Amino acid sequence: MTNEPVTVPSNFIVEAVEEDLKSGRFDHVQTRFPPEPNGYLHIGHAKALCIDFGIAETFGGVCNLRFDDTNPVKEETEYVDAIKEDIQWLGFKWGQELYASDYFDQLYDFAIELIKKGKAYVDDLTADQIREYRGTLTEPGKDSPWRNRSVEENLALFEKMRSGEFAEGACVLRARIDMGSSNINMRDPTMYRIIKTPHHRTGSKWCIYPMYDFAHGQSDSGEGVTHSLCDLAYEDHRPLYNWFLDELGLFKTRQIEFARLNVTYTIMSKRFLRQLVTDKFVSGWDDPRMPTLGAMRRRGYPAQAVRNFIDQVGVAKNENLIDVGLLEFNVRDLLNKSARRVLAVLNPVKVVITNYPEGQVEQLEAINNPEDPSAGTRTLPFSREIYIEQDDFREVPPPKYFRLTPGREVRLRYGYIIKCQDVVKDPVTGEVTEIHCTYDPETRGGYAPDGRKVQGTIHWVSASHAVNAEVRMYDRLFTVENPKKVDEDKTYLDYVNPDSLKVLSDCKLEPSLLNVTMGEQFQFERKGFFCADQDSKPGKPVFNLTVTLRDSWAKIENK
RNA sequence: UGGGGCAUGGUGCAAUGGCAGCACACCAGACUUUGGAUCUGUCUAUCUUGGUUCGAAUCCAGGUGCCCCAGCCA
Repeated sequence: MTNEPVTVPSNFIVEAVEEDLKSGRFDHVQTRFPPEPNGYLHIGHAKALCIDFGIAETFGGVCNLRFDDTNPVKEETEYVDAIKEDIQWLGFKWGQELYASDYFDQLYDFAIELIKKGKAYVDDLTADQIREYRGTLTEPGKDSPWRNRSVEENLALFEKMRSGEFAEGACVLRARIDMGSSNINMRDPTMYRIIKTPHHRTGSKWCIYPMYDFAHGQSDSGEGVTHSLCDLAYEDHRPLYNWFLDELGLFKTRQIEFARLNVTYTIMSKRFLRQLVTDKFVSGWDDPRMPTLGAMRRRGYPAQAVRNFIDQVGVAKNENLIDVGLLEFNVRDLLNKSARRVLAVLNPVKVVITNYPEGQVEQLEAINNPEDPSAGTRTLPFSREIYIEQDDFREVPPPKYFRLTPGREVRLRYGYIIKCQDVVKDPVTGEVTEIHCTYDPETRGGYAPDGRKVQGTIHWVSASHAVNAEVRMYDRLFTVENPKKVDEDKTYLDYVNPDSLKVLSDCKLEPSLLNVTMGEQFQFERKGFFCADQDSKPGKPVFNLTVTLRDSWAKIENK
């Protein structure tokens, strides 16, 4: 069954939630997925998605979608729409669609509450000064000279911040905690800063915006989130998260952190992905080589394969670097069961069957999917001139080579057994331009009535019936497993794979592929899985390589 | 030299004081009209030192290594 759900294995988060239910800390479970709409979702987000939605589902709860839109400089509605599309593609259904900006009024009131409690103050220090006063990892910070302003003065100043009387950077609102804390996040963190860029949802209503730390916990709490699941990076922020909830006397959400996903030969950093796009290393966020969900969709990865992959990766707190081969395994595993088989020659060389009658065409029956008998059969035209793969002929065969070579027989899949008699070469380059073969008329369909063994079976396409197509072959985006870890004098850009895209523009496909619909998936026999790209035009399809088939010949040959 | 977190085969995840298991990868073989798929088999691991215990991957103590934190980003 293609869409049989994989049972989600237990993990430390599931256990913690079970414990919370058993102890009575919570009597139900609610989660949220909180992306910032400043870019596209990638495979790393798929892990967070599976955890956030998975925990909710496991315990009969709801997972909300909440956009963390507290910084108008970076955020756009375009990203909101794309994120929703990607989540839906993966098959997740959120409860409410919410925004941190929904809470701006309430957050403002919370800030005033803290000012009145003497727990927040307006600081006139510049950004540079704040950094200086913050101290270092090993030295404590020191108090700002503005730290002890009166409540009245702070209230008045904060109101002026809100009403736009100050320029960006003139001052900020800070929580009054402990400049000597060993946790830097507790050294009077910024709660509000002045930003005069319009917000994608609230426009120019506000010119002060809450920081992540002042918005996230209260947003979670306000919507009744019991378990706020996030990246390990926020572990150091948990004391602050709890501090705000405690000081404000709000419902106490529990934050639990897990290790983010890393995958070999790619990067997850939004900043770096954006650079690959702007510097034209790729054609866009949905370039099939990118680790974004949009790219995977375009490349033909089934959503279920992505989810199965995430389930197999597991959830823990160890830093990890997952072999991209595991993702590819899941893609093949699903596509193998569902994709229709077709014959397609990617790098064609012409074969003339010299003893086959000129002008004759036969229709040969071919199986659509050996893994799925209900997929039925189709018909393939066969004629005197065909194309085969350049790789399937060697004038001088290496050891263990089963394919076509002078004097040897090979089977044409669903066709005839042919024997190579002669080759025609380009007199200048010496390149083989045409291969002359004879066929055995007794072997129609590929069966030898005398029972003789033929080691190789190769795919082919009748020359006069072939559909011309463009096929885009993709390889890993980077040449090293972990582009984040590079030599001192280099950057990840030095490891971009220059051969990650090869466009084959003279491919020959069987006639059934003349009209395909975008996204339709096929197995090109012996080559890999491919899907029709959005760039396809009537009569001139374009295909993306989704993933190659396993290639044990390549292994033998490279030994 | 502050604080937080993490160490199990090549890569991940389990084992919750009692035979270190699963997946992927690898290797070998069977089968095969896809050198695909399928099937079978094999190899490889508890960071280190000490302690507690009949028994430790698990508990305790020390050591080592790696990751994160000094945004008016999230």
